[in-house]
Amino acid sequence: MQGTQYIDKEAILKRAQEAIGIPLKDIDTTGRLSTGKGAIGTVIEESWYGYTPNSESEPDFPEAGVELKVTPYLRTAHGVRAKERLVCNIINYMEEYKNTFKTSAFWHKCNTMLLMSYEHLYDVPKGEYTIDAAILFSFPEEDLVIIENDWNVIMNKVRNGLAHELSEADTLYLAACTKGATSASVREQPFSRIAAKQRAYSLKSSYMTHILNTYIFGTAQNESIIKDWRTLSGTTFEHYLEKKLSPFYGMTIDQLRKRFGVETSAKNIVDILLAKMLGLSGRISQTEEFQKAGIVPKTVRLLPNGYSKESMSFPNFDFCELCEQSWEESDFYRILSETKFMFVVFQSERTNDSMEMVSSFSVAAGKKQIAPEGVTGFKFKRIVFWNMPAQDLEEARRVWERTVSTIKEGVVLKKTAYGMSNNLPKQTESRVAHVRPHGRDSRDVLPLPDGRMMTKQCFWLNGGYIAKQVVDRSHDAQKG
DNA sequence: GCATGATCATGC
DNA sequence: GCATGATCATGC
Repeated sequence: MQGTQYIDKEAILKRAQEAIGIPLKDIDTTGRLSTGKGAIGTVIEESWYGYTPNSESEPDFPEAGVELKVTPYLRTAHGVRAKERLVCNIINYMEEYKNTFKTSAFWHKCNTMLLMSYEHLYDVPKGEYTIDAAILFSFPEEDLVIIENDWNVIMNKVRNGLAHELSEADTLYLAACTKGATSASVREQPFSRIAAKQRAYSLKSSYMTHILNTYIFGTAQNESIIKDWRTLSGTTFEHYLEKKLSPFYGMTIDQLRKRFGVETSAKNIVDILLAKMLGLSGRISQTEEFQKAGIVPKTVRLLPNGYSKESMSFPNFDFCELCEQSWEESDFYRILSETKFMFVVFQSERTNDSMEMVSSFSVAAGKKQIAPEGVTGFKFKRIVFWNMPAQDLEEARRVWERTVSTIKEGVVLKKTAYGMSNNLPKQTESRVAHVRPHGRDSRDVLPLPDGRMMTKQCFWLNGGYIAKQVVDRSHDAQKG
């Protein structure tokens, strides 16, 4: 009975487009809408196409080879963006590793998708929602080379008995996201006795946002780093970037500035130089590939002793909001578990670039010029793609939990000679992360749950931790 | 010499 | 005007 009227792509798409603008309550013939999550997709399957929802390995319309996906988006001040990742089929660790990408369960089920988009509106009943657009989507070649590599990254972890260490941030567009009733949902893996979290293939929300803005609600054209997808055959995006940038390794900021005729000494000098080195007219973070993968570039400066000069900050948190969230729904967890970082590493090799010399120099030079003397002696060492290993994510969780419990119990604030001290997690308490102020100045405050005001704070990754990650990842790269 | 608190500066 | 990335500067 399943999808019998809809055996070709045209008929399926035509039917989808007929749904545009109809309130869901008028589509829903079974009263399913009042049930829980995922219901909207089910309503379309059941009431609009008249087939029984299935979660099997075949696409929803097997004859046509089309998988139906009903997916929410948000309208923000910056335009349309995907509300969430697009979750596909659950990964069967025990079987999938035997395949190639083209014989995989993912490709079999999801190579062609019918995407139906609706706007998620807070405080509006689901019955009032409407489908706003419907398209048939097949992956373009330039995305497929990256997605195929993503699939290989995921499967190689399974083949190495590391399914329990999978992370959504391991990959660029196609990811392995957790899926299950609870975070305790686990399943067996073929090459290790350790139970692994149940995960499903998913397209990252950054990738879905790009699809929305390119194929569904517009024709966004971001500058591409890769001009021809064939460039990536036999290599990866990460290696390609390294190869493009490696000719500049060893050069100081000053040398790079002269080389490209860059006059400015602004704090974003590294961003400007990175664009020059790659021949981009805009910023690297705005390129199509970085946007789709949600890659975040970060500058890391290592001192001669190998330490990172600075810790790495994250967005401020709202004290009250923080106390109402679970770890899994917290911003800190989401950033750490989903983000691929590109560390742009600079190293000082001269002993007189040590902290106190830099400080005294900047005092001597006058407080106005900040960036130039701070970075001049640093040489471009390399780029490192990094995402937080599963083990360290657990440590970040401990820091987060201690932060929440301290705020709930009431932060102890003490006035000191230099500023206001507090008892939130210090850098010395964890090898991974700590909490520190991050506002415009000390008067930039937010309320605590008990009503007192406190300087805006955020989570930081320890400078020492960052430095160690850079070194470890470099060794991995040499081995691999 | 490092940790902690504070602040600057750019982009949106 | 604010969020965010980057960096300064004092005190222990």
